[in-house]
Amino acid sequence: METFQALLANKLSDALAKVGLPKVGELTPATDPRFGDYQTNAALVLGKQRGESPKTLAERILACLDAGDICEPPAVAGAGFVNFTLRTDAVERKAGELLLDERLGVATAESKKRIVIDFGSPNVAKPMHVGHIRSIVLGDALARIASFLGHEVIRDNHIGDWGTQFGMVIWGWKNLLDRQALARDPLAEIVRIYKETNQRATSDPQVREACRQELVKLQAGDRENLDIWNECVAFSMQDFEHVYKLLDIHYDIQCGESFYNDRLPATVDRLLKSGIAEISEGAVCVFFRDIPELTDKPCIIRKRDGGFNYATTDLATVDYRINDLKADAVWYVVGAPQVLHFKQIFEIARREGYTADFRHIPFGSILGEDRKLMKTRSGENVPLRELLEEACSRARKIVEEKNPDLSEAEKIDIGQKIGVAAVKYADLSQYRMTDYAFSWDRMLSLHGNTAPYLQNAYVRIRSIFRKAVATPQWGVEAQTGHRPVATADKLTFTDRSEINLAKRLCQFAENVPQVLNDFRPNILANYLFELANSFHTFYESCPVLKSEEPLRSSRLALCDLSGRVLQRGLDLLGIKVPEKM
RNA sequence: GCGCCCGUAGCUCAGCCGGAUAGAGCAACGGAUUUCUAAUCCGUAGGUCGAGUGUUCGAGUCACUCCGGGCGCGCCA
Repeated sequence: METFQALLANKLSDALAKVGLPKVGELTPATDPRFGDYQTNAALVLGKQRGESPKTLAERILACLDAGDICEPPAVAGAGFVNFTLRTDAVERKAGELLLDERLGVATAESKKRIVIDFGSPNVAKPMHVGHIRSIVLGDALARIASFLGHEVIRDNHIGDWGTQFGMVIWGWKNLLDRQALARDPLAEIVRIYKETNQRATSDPQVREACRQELVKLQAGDRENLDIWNECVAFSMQDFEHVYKLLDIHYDIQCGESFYNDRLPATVDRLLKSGIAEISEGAVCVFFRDIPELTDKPCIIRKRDGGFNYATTDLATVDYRINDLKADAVWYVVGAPQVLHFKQIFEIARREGYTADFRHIPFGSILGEDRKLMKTRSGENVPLRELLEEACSRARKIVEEKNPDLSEAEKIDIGQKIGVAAVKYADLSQYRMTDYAFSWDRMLSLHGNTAPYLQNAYVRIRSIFRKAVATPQWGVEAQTGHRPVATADKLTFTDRSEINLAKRLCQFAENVPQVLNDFRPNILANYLFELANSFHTFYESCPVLKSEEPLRSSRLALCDLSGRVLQRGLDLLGIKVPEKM
């Protein structure tokens, strides 16, 4: 099934061919409702190229354009734009088709790729904090969208489980560990000993040296240290899993830094042998003398003391993802401060002959109400787990106020769906590079571009169907599963708000693929907001269950379709919808 | 010093490949409910798109310069 945009674009290029003109310009959604539904600037581009009047060219193109089956006679406007307005009967037909389509009109990608998506990447022995949420939420949404579009996605959690911090954790474990505290809250105790050791190491050179020794022993395979390390990793993973469950995140593989540990020497050797890397001041470096902005910024891949660093690990990771996982593309959902690092890594990969599509997908920071990096009152990172729990309990309180009759279990379930959704949506609805100001009041607000607003649109739809199911003769049949599907042989839209809503529904298929152009889930979020808005407007002006046939069936169909697009769209963002709220 | 990102309404933000008179939401003000959830809808008001120059039929968008904020840059990750 083709979108209106694709259909019109095809008709336009047919017309251009008939007139003997090259295929230029673009056919896009109209920038303003006054200009109809779609517009093309083809005549403007041609006019410039050929030095002819755009308006005359537009008329010539229109004379050969055969689009009467889907739109009103197109009009030339402005400097030479051609505006298209969809015919209502074409929208009615399309809505009918969408009703029967599992994919709601969304086509799969023409070339399907195997994509490794690296996102989340928490550090062992440190709690996950707000700083991790954007990577997790963005990466998960992109993974969901890419899979829906037919790509083979491998979600990889590149856990920081092998850094220098382990020298300190092990020293702290041996010297400061409180076993009882460990039993009560393992991760908190590990964090405590890590912090305390860190403090001591800064002021006491002896402790610092002792930590270094512990790290050397660990890396040499010392049994005792390896056991401690294993235990710490296991405790941290438990904590991560808890958060992932709350957020509904899953990974296909979790190859942390330690996974690549024994591949590091070979990686460096190979780069030295091929001449890509060289020794400078005792360290092994890669220089980028031919790239102006990188000439004075070499990448160290082996330290003077023989140790490896994160660049080495990332290069070994590239090898693994390409050679073993056979990835066509690798997406790194990592914060903006690391753009330079990835520029270097990708350039080295290119020099090694890797042709895969490497993408760094950077994002901005989360700021507190004071516009500075979000921290707790005491200046610490805000633990993600606590943040999510607060979101859920705040949401639960609001549910309590608005809908006190729900059962206790329902309130908890709904509170969780709304709370988690609010946190995710606040992030995803904004352009990823913009630093964003965290605000409970804004994200949990029931007005405006928020998760609860979208969820409410869905809930209103579900409520209609709960009532309608009782009277199946009205054109609603209860199906297996919880969802009754509306059917209507011939849909009829008369009200302005019905037509607007239906057109909006047809645009779902145009918006979803766009997200991957520049990795912007906010395109989908904004679309869903507009859809919810159109639905609410329709809901206000068009009674559904109380209307007469054939309107009633048509409207039920619109409700059904709206509900399915909202549910699917939010699902692609990793957001769940409640049945009631 | 070099490099990257950001600067749009009082506040929070859209505006990806250059398109028509720059859009939402919040807050403010004014309306709408015997109605399928008012957790909503409709309306009003609000702008030299940080400043300037250039490129062109056309610039919030592209190029250059400057201002302001954030971040990154050989042995942390």
